[in-house]
Parts: sequence; C-alpha cells; structure tokens
Amino acid sequence: MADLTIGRLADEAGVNVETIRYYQRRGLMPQPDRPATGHRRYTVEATKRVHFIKRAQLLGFTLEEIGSLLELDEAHACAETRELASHKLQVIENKLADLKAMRKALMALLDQCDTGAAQGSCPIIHALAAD
Amino acid sequence: MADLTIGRLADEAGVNVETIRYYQRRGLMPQPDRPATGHRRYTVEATKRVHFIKRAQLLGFTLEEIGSLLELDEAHACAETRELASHKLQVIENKLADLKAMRKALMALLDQCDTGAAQGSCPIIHALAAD
DNA sequence: CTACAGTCCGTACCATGGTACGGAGTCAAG
DNA sequence: CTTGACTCCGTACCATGGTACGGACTGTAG
Repeated sequence: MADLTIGRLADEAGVNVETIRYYQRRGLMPQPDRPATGHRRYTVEATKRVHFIKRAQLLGFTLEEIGSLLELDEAHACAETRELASHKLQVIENKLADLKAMRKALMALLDQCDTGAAQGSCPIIHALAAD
Repeated sequence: MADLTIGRLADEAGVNVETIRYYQRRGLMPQPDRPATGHRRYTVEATKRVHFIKRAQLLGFTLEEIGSLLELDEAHACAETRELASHKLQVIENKLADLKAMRKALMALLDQCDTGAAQGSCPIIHALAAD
C-alpha cells in the first residue's frame, strides 16, 4: 500500500538502486511521481514491473526486447508478442546447436587425452594447432 | 615462405588488421620482427597462431583462456590443458541446461498462445506479469 | 619523383547490463 | 536541531572482443 522510495523498491525487487535508475533511463520503468523535493515515489506497480523485466531476462530477452514486450502489452498486441517470443525461441535453438557442437568437439578432445592417443604432443593443443 | 605485412597476415587469417594489433596488445601474438622502419614482419607461424586462436574461440574459450592455452603449450603442460578443457566443458554444460530451460518455458508459452488458452489477456504477457 | 596504398600509434568507441563515484541536497529518528 | 542515512544527478567505469579514427610516416608501382 505505502509508497516506496527508490531504495525500498530496489530492496523489494532484489536489485540495486542504480539498476532502477538505469531501467528508467532506458525507458523500461515509467516516470514515477516526484512530489516535493524530487525524490521518486513508487507504487507496488513498480515492483511488478521490475519482476516482469527480471522474468523476461530469464527467458533470454534483452532489455531492448523487453521494452518491446512492454509496448506490445500496452497495445494488447498478442500476435506480435507471440512473434517476438517465437523469434527468441529460434535464437535459443541456434545457440543450443552451437553449444552442442562445442560440447561434442571438447568431449572428443578430452577422450583423446584419456585414451592416451597422444603421440608425443598434447592432443588438445595438437588439434587447435592443426594446419 | 615470404614474410607477411600485418595487412597480408590479416587477409590470410581472415581477420581485421586491428584484430592482429589487438591480439598483440593482449599478449596472444608474439612480438614480430620490425626491421628498418618499424613495420611488423610476420612469418607463416603467425598465421598458424591466429588460426589457433580462432579455433579455440569456436570451442568456447575466451581470449584470456586462450592465452593460458598458449602458455600451457609452451610448458608442455598437457594435464593442465586437459583441466582447462574439462572446466570449459562444464561451463558449456551449464549454459546448455540454462538454454534448455529457456526453450522449455518459451515453448510452453507459445503453446498456450496457439491452443487459445488466453482468457482475455496475452498468455505470454500474463506469465511475465504474474504476481 | 610522385602518388597512393599501407602502416604506425594511442585513444575512443561499439554493444550489453549494469555498477561506482562524488558533491549537493533531503528525510527522519532521537 | 542535529546527524546519519538516503536520494539526487551526470558521468565514468567494468568485462568482452574487437572496430574506428586521425595525423604522421613509409613502401612500392609507375
């Protein structure tokens, strides 16, 4: 119920005060009321907003994309939101494929180390130094 | 056989001239000869060095780690090299797990969009905005 | 010899998501 | 009313892996 100072909001949301100011600069947090001497006054809505941002980050969205999500929310643009999420899924799939390739290659190298396939030189270095 | 200017080396290795200078600043490239007026002169060894760096990057190593790999190579420290690769594999496994969790969550949200489970509001926004 | 391409260097800048700093002003408890 | 905690602001800085710039100098082809 009670209004929040920026410090209390940061505590509630589990982030740094500077992070709140940063989100505001990036346009992710709405401009809060500033009664009297200019100190920011937040409502619980602001806490929800920070949680929204943090959840979206966990799904892999960048802050810029999160800005878009927030706009799409305003506009009730469900189809575009779906599109953004779908694209993000594709990006994640690509990263997964890259990481799997790295894993495969690394595992093969480690396996060469362990099966003593090293003929004189370290197999890992040898593979990296290949002509 | 012929020596290489920094520009030729960059061309051969498929990188920018600035990248070579950057690697040198970071200590990844050995100091080249500088006959006469101070222009760098590289041998084919330098090309191999750049390739080594690029291959290691593809396996997920950072430039700092690649510096270590190069030192370990000098020292013929195969066990430590194995250790570094093993640790990198672990990091990759962790990232894979994170990405898979993201993918799972995103797919669930997209599925909700498609099965029309939206009761009034966009299911994606709804999930992010949850209290 | 003249041009133009290449190289030299230090430093600034890019994205990304924040964090830190410092001096001034403010708020609240005692 | 004082004092310590909090807030204000702009700006600089962190990591990471480079890229860009600008003025001076050099290398080479014609």
